[in-house]
Amino acid sequence: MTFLKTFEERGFFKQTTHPEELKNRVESGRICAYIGFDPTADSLHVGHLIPLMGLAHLQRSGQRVIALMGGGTAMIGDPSGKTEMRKMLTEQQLEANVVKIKPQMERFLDFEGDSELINNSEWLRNLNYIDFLRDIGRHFSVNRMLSFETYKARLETGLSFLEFNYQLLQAYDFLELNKRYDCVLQMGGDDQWANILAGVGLIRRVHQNEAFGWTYPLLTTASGRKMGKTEKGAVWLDPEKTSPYEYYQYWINCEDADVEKFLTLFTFLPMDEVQSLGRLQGAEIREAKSRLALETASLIHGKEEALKAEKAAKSLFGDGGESEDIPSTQLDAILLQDGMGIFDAFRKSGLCKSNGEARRLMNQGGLYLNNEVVSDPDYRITAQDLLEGTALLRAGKKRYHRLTLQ
RNA sequence: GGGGAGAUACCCAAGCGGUCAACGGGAUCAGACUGUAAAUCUGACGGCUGAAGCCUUCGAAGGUUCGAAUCCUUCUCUCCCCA
Repeated sequence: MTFLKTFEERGFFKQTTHPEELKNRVESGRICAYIGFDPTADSLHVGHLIPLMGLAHLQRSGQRVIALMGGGTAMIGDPSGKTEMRKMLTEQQLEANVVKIKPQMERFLDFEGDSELINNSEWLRNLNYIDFLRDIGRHFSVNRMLSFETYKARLETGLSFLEFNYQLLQAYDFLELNKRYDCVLQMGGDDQWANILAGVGLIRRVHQNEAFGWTYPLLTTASGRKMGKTEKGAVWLDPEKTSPYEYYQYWINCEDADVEKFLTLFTFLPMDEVQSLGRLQGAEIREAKSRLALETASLIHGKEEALKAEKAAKSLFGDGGESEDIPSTQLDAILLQDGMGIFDAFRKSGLCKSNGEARRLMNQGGLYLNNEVVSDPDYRITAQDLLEGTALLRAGKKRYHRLTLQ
């Protein structure tokens, strides 16, 4: 089965430049394709999963893939679809980010063969301005660039010349990859459409080569929220930033209407299995959700961590039972000798940001110790509250934290 | 370079000398309903507090006043129009 079929079947498709020619090209032999990732943070997040899965499907179907780290482009910052300029990152930060992101990529892609992980700073950093303008800049029409939808918001609020150049650099990346690796396909989220088109056009003008662009849909949840956001912010792939437990929770808490779509896009489960999970109704949908959570967590954190997260979830939300794997904080036994204020405990655990917030939680009846509502603001946790060495704090219905003795 | 508009809490956005910790909306949190779902309803939503109260906040620094987010001065930044 070609990856085109897979993409179509699994929803990795929003638009493409010239579908017929691409199909012919794919059928006539192996191709090389790439996606760029700007290292704007020290970890990838859930928003990067679709492109990662896309590349992975491509590689599994036998194509050569290139994951391009935008060490050079991230110095500029892509204004596409953004309402304001990002804060500038130093070269050192970007380098450090690349180092941390690399192993995350390796969970999806195999760079042992001829597939590559490259950094575009390799060719962007030493560009000569005048040469670049004369060789590349002359192929770009400002009129046309301004007409793109992606800049619309920025034309209202302001777009610096720096950012306006981003598209040229991304187009130049594609040109360079085309030249070096005969890379003929660039993919990306649909917000990248204009940038991708620019690259395709540039390759045609400069080398008279045919190149293709392909975009993935930009996901929102069924009720319209942004994918990959929680109250705490982005859901990261780095376990230090988003623990496997939280990661698992993110997926198991998805909306009913999203389960099948998420299984399709974010797991490698065969489609017939996805569909049978998708047929579940009512409370049974939870089975599909737990499968989704287990699969996605396994991909990022490994099977073992995923199973731990599942076990923790079962012990908290299922038939009780104990688990070591609930997020926890260790306490010095001395702290409990005179008892620890209940609000302090909630603050230390990170469940509440301030005493006021903890008090509010209590007033609203959402503050629990060992699954009992606590309503006394002066309550002090002592050793007697520890059951087998742990006290279970709970804020609201589903935020848990354990206190354990050191 | 010239002219104009603006900067308010997580975001948007009122307020334009006292009744302002600051209308309203969104986000968020809690409760009810459920299935760790969505939708809906109710409540909360700067910090310290049982509360009264106190403290910090309306771009920054000064000033006027019994009293300022609101008036004045200087500064910083943003946007728009013209060159």
